[in-house]
Amino acid sequence: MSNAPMYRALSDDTRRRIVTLLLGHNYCVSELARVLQVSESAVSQHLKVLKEANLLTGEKRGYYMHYDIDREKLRALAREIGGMADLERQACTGSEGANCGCHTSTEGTDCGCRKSGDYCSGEVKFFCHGTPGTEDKVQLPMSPVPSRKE
Amino acid sequence: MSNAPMYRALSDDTRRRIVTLLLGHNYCVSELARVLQVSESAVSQHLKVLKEANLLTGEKRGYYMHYDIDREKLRALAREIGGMADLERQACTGSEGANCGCHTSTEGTDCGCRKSGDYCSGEVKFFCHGTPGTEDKVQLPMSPVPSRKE
DNA sequence: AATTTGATTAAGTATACACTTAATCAAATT
DNA sequence: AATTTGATTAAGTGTATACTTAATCAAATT
Repeated sequence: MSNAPMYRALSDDTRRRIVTLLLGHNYCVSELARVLQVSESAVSQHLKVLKEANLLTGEKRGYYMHYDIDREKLRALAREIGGMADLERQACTGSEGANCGCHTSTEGTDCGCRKSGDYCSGEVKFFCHGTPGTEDKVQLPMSPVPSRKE
Repeated sequence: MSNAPMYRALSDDTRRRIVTLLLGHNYCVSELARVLQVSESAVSQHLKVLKEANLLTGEKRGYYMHYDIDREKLRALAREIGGMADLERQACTGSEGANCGCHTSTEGTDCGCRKSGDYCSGEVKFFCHGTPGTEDKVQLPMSPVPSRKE
């Protein structure tokens, strides 16, 4: 399970408006179209994106569609982002070797790795990275880092 | 203040990886490029997007740039999304008139507006919207709804 | 001062995306 | 059964985006 489609879904202003509107009231597609000043077709396509992100379910009732935003999915995303903010800075493990001058901008100390005098001085040609092949093992809070590309 | 640029910034997989990586360690651009398997230029451009979303600050130290993710901005976004999830369903105020058949999919009741028999039956030609010009006054938790378009 | 080098910007490209109008679908009405 | 109608899909368009390589910038080294 990845939240990537949800990030995408919420990256568009119009879709965020749709989400907000649907949280407050029921709206049929044409009503949303009128409020948002776009075509019904455009609304339909936005709703599709929201559905694919599992943020929205739809059900036909009589003439109209009734949509329902999954608030729990929104909360899950909020938690993921909050978890991201709480991700701890990782101390160098030692596998970085003598080349790591891993100090944060605030703490002003090194992490046990050798550093030569000042921050990233001439001697320190590499800094703050693991040995090749290890540094991308950093874990995301929930969704794992995918292979590549959007 | 709007968080729109932050939604955009986080909508890309590679950028979310960059954020995660920078939260754990310092990385110079070329190191990020190696880890992410893209050009340094591409990384630089991603960093620019993150900066424009105020998620990232950069400072040159000696040879290298040191980047810093603003965790508080991430938390602010998490709160906004959480607040969105908590947005309460708005009862019709009456201004919707007789045309509103505003019932949620779960509660199964109307909201005081006239409804004729069943949900959205033939008589109810419009449903769940305010009178023209009022229904888009629904408020977002933090960021106000912009004029239009992404 | 000239050179090196990490980072950014410029220019170009292929794809993704947010729309449009027109056509299609399907449930409800007549 | 034919029609109406709200919603979706098809097809097309212009813009945004995520990359590339090449050129430029600026700090640090020589």
